[in-house]
Amino acid sequence: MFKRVLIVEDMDDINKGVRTELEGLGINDIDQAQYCDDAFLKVRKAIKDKKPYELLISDLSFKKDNRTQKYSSGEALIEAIKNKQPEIKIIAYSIEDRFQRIRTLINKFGVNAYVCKGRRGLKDLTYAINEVYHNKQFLSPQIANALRKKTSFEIEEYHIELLKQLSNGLSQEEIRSYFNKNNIAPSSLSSIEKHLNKLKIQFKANNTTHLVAIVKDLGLI
Amino acid sequence: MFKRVLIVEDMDDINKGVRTELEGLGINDIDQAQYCDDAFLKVRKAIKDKKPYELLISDLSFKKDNRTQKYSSGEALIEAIKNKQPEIKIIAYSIEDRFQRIRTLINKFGVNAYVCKGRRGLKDLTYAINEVYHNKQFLSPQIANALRKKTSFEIEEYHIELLKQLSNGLSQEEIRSYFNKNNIAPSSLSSIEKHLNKLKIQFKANNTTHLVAIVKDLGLI
DNA sequence: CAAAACCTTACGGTTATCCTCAACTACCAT
DNA sequence: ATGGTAGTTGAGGATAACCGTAAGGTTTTG
Repeated sequence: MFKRVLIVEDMDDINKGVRTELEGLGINDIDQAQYCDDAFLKVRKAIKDKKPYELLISDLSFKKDNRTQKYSSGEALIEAIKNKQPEIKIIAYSIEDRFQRIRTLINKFGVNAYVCKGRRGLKDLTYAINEVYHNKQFLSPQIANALRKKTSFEIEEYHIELLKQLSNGLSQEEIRSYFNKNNIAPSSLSSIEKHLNKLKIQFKANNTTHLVAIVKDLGLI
Repeated sequence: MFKRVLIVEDMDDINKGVRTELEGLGINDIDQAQYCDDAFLKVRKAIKDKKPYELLISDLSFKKDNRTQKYSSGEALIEAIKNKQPEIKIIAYSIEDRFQRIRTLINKFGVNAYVCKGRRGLKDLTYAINEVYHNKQFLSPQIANALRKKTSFEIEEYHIELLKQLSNGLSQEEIRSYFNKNNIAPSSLSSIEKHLNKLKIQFKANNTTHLVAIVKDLGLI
């Protein structure tokens, strides 16, 4: 079994829960970090001390606070660590349910497992650790299915941005000029309308207000 | 210090973290539940067995799954438990940051403490347990300030209903006919427009979409 | 009781959005 | 090159939302 593990997670309660669980598995050399930047420094130091981590368990989203961070998300951290120590095993452990992000996580960064937080998050995590230790991949069931079928509508950064600006009260015309100014393409009123329409169909929304209400409930924005 | 505590929290990792923390405080008689309905049954049984819980630590939001629940939120659970056992101490422990909901939680249900999950969630929780044990109230700092200044504007049932229907995707015309059918007055298009306008001014919203986004963030609907 | 204040309702003009059609571009495969 | 497909852009008319005004009603108040 793994001996040396780093847990990166901003919430201290989850951090403690995961640590306790790992200790129950007989893993005793555990380090923890609540900020991505701290985590990266620990990884670098561990390599320098010739005691590199074998496994990284990391959350994806981190609450921002007064400490400014170089790496503000799990993705950024994972990318940096993979560059520094390519052979390290990585388990993403997050509540994130945006397929697009998870897909890139696995394809681009070569993450070994993705575990959804939830009622049985710790159980899945335990299972994932075993699988990853035996060089297997693990995906929590609720996303494994969804990832297989490609039918899932690809919500891109563009759509998120569009929805965000709508929820900020901008009119379509204001969004057009905002996109223009920030070099976000496509920026024509017509295209914005069209993408908006796609989103409305996708989420079965009657109108823009309804759409924003729905995606807010889904936690997309 | 409290001896007998019930933790209600759907995510197993947090559940474990909180339990470990409480054990560190010397509390050993700890029960846990991942569903609100289970929690209520445990409370009832504890009373029957003449070993009632002294403290309830409960989350507010619970992921829905295949198990249908009578109590689907922390609020519903807390209300039911308070009716059953009025003297029990209650700490709400949640990521919830909607002031309106927290306000009703404290004023209506008499919750003893509200602790925000986060980087220092467990530390705040520990502190809250001590305060509550000494019959004091505790609110996590990030909400304590915000709660003090109260919103003067009287939001009535009518406005809530209006906002709800908007977030359900109804047009103003559809809302008019809905109000008509359900004997909600005033129901004319003109009045609906007017009240909507008031709300937009009150919440500094640019348009209806913006308004719904804002009140959803506030937890008003 | 009547003036004042407030609310509801109706109407018309303006603006924003919704919707369809059509032209244009980029990319891919035959 | 040719044709197919998909995405962007533009223009128009239809619909809904927005805004001010004014008439008629109810409640409050002197």
